[in-house]
Amino acid sequence: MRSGEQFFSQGKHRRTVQRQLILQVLEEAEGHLTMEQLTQRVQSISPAVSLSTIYRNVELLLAMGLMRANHLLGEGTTYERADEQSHIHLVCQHCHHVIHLNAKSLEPLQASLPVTAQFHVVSLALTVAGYCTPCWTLLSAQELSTAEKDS
Amino acid sequence: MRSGEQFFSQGKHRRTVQRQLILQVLEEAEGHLTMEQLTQRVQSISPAVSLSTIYRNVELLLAMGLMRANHLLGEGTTYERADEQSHIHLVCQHCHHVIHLNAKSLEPLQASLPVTAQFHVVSLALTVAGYCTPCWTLLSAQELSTAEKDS
DNA sequence: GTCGGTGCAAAGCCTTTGCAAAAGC
DNA sequence: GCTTTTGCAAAGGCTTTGCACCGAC
Repeated sequence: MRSGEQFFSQGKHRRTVQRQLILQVLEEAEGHLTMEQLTQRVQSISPAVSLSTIYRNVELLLAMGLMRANHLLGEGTTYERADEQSHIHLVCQHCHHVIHLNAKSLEPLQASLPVTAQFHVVSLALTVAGYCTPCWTLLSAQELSTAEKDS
Repeated sequence: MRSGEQFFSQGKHRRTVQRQLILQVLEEAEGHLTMEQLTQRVQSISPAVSLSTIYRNVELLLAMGLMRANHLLGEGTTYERADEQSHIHLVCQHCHHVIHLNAKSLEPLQASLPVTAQFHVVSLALTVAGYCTPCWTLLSAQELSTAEKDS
């Protein structure tokens, strides 16, 4: 993916090393980054980049649609490069592990969305809440005992 | 929906008026609430509820899975009652209007998820990014002109 | 009666803002 | 050269924490 050149070339905002660095860090990151992680990685490459610059540009890049903020279960706010591709996050409600999937499987869903006529769909983000197999096995026994009290 | 009675009756946490009030406010809210809105509504019913209590209980209820934090496009963190039902948010990238859909249409998708065997799925949350019809119409002309420069 | 929860107020920390210098165009 | 952006540091505001009292069980 191009690092936002086409956006910066529109004349609205200037291309700076700091902005490119943020996008680069996000693209190189496999998963989501917290603000702290993002800052850490940016400054490990270029220590002179100030916190305020990062905050300002995160806000800008979010507004430009070049990155996306997420709030997955059990975590604070995290950021990722928004490539306008659909994607799936599987989040375990117990151990909070996140599995990323590229979402070819969402394409048929996109076509079948009941609202397509009233809404121009750009991308889908599917968050699947549940339990990974280890946690699910672990929790089953506990849930049995609470179910008794509950009914 | 039950206001979490079954969770509080498990002995881990006590049922207090403040906690029930938070859940009640979230259930009565149609959409998502920011922390500020949540506080406002809780305190409009019971002004004596302190901010710190609300913060503490939001954290608790998130951990208990009784409510959920979201980070939709162009908005800060918002909260909603987590009912473990699948749902769809349609978010306009331009005007940031959010359309909620109840997600019967996600049920077939849930069954067909390629990972079901490795993951016990509880619920799906689909966020659809795009443009509502008015904004899409408005923006089409602008995008034409930028596409020329861009290619 | 015991233990957890609440309210208040103060402390803390993340985030934002102002301004002069630097960089992009 | 003009305008935007950055870095620094200070201001600001949202969140968290400590403690004594209150409430749930």
